[in-house]
Amino acid sequence: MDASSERDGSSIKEVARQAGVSLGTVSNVLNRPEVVSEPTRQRVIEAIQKLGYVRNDSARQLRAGHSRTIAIVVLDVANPFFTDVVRGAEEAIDAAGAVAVVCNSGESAARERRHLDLLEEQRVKGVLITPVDDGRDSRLEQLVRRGTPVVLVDRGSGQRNRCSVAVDDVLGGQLAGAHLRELGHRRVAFVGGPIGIPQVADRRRGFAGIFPGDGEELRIVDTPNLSVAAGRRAGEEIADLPPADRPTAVFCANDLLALGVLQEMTLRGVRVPRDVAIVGYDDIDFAAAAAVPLSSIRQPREQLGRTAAQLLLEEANDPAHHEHRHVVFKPELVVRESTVRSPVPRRRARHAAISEVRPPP
Amino acid sequence: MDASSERDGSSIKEVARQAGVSLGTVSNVLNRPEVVSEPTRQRVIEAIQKLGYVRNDSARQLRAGHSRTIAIVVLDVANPFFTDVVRGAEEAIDAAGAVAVVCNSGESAARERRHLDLLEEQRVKGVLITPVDDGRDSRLEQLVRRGTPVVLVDRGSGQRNRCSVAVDDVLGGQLAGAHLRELGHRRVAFVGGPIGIPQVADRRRGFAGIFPGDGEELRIVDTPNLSVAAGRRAGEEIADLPPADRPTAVFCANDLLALGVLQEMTLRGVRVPRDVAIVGYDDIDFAAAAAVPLSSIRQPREQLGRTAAQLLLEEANDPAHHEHRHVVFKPELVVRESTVRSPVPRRRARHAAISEVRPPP
DNA sequence: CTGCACCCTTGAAACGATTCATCGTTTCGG
DNA sequence: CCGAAACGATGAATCGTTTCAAGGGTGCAG
Repeated sequence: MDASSERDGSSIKEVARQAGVSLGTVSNVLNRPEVVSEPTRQRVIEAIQKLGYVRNDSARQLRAGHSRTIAIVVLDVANPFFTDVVRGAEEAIDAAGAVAVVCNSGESAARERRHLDLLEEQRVKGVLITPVDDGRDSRLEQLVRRGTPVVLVDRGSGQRNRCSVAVDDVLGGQLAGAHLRELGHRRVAFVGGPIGIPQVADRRRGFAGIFPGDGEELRIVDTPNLSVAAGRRAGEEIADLPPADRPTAVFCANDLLALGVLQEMTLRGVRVPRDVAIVGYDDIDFAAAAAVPLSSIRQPREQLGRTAAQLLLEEANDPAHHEHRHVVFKPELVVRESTVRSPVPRRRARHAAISEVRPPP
Repeated sequence: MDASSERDGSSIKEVARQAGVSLGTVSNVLNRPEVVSEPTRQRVIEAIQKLGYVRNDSARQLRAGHSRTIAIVVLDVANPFFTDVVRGAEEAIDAAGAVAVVCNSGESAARERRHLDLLEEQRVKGVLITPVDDGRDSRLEQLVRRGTPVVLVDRGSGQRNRCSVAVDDVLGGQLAGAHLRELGHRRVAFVGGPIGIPQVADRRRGFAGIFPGDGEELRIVDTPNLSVAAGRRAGEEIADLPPADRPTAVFCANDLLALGVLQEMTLRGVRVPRDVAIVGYDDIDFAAAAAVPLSSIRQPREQLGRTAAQLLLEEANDPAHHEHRHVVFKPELVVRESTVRSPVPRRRARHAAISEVRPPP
């Protein structure tokens, strides 16, 4: 309503004119208020408000050489695992006074590339990324070479030129396999894909390592991605097998797939866990709340994000003294009703299972 | 490995020198390749690759006056409702060749403000936002005044100076109320908050309008946010009531709350729906997969995002001819077992309920 | 051979904020 | 009262890109 607040931006120059001071002084008020005298500062501040001046970040960045935003590039925003990681990371980034933006690659290399291109053009302060491929990707390499701090999330890397924060996925697969084997399962399936995603490959490897013996059979059900829908399709495939060939247990590369498989089993009258046991991965909150609470491999999701962000900030704030580190967390098995029909009465069983949902202290 | 790809950015100037042409020519190769002759173009391209040149977006933006990214500001990245909206929006933004970044306000006005400040400084191409408050917020107003296209998502607005895309939340509340009333419930509760969030207020209003009569009682359980954890706390409060006073049905402002309430009920031996019926809101995918599949009010989540993005792009690409529009979708009731113990055998009931998860054609 | 298009290419002028050497005023100790 | 230091304010130079008027060739028509 104020006639003087123009539709489009006033520059620092106009503020200077309005306040009757020089360019440099306005800039000082903005960036080092302590060096300018009180009355002058007041006049400048008034002028800024009167004109509705908003700093042009492009110009500032051009001069400064880099931006203040940190990008978090995730495989899939719709996957609760990643949103929890994001929340952890945001917490740390926020605390450091920086700003986080989230980019979604949607498991598409092309989209990831477009985002990375733009992020590099924007000279972002740093990038937290779970890459679509193995992270040896030349695009990422280029970003690192230019000097942009990059931290790999949920992905170990032998790379010496960047930090990484990961969870031991091979161990996770082993935990799932050992659990099922101990329950007596000998004919099992692994559901997940594409195999190009390292997490998928590692979990499968760990799992497969547990079932090498005679009379044991491991069926691989490949999926085009890690969504509930893909899980349902995999579930169909498994449910359609003649019961004699059908695996008695399924290990899914993540909980979304597991939920999909579970839905399809229930739908087709295959009982879980009696006919088929299911183990998921990630232990997202919804896993415990499912129709049949899911056994799953828990990862420290928020901690993963927080740690990654801290490493990134450390590198960004003092590149000279920074030493790249590779943090690896250990996953843990959470047993619920999708693998073990609890021996205690159902009410109590429910109790125990559902209280699992509460975040660890 | 290439010694000439410097650690830090080479500018267009160095490319020009390397290729033996002028600044302007390099710029032309980048932006209007058709005006420069083939051999020259080749030389420039080679120089660019040799130097590993990456355009500096700040400088480009400074000149152009605005950026090419579109920001999506959501209330909560961890809420599947919003991630589905984001996916819809990204689809449209992607198709238009623009780039989307997601900012999470986490239901915090301060964080929203920080994001908006930075986005305005960055002169983004446009903003899709579900504001924390009523959207009449002066911060947003200022953004619009400056000429930045802004579309309100999941929020109607009487505002004439921007578009909005919303779902009729009052109607949604009414649908929930009518459903429960028809089932014979007379003592009911509304779970949600903070009441400052317009969606919460509208849903509650629609719901409350159905229970005004004698002998009817509406209890309001206020929550600090819309998470599963808050739902659990509300669930405790309700479960702890003496059965004679306890509402026989609960309507939650979103599905996360409903899942929390459901978990707490099960945990405390309150049977759903026999002792307490529950209706959620949003119909996120996980609602159908819950221990007791949730009745919910479905919103066209991806369509909401897609439509919002289209309106934004329309305005951004041709501000002169753009007329602001307010699109309002209608929600619909999805009935599942959390309100109606299905009369058909359980196996079949499950079947019907769970197939609800499939996306509408 | 001249004049005229036409095509490329050129270089200088923005864009807006920050920095920094410099300059003019005060202040204060001696 | 002098000189030096302290303090504030100044404005030109700079960041890297895009744009655009102007210039230099080349080929073609007259």
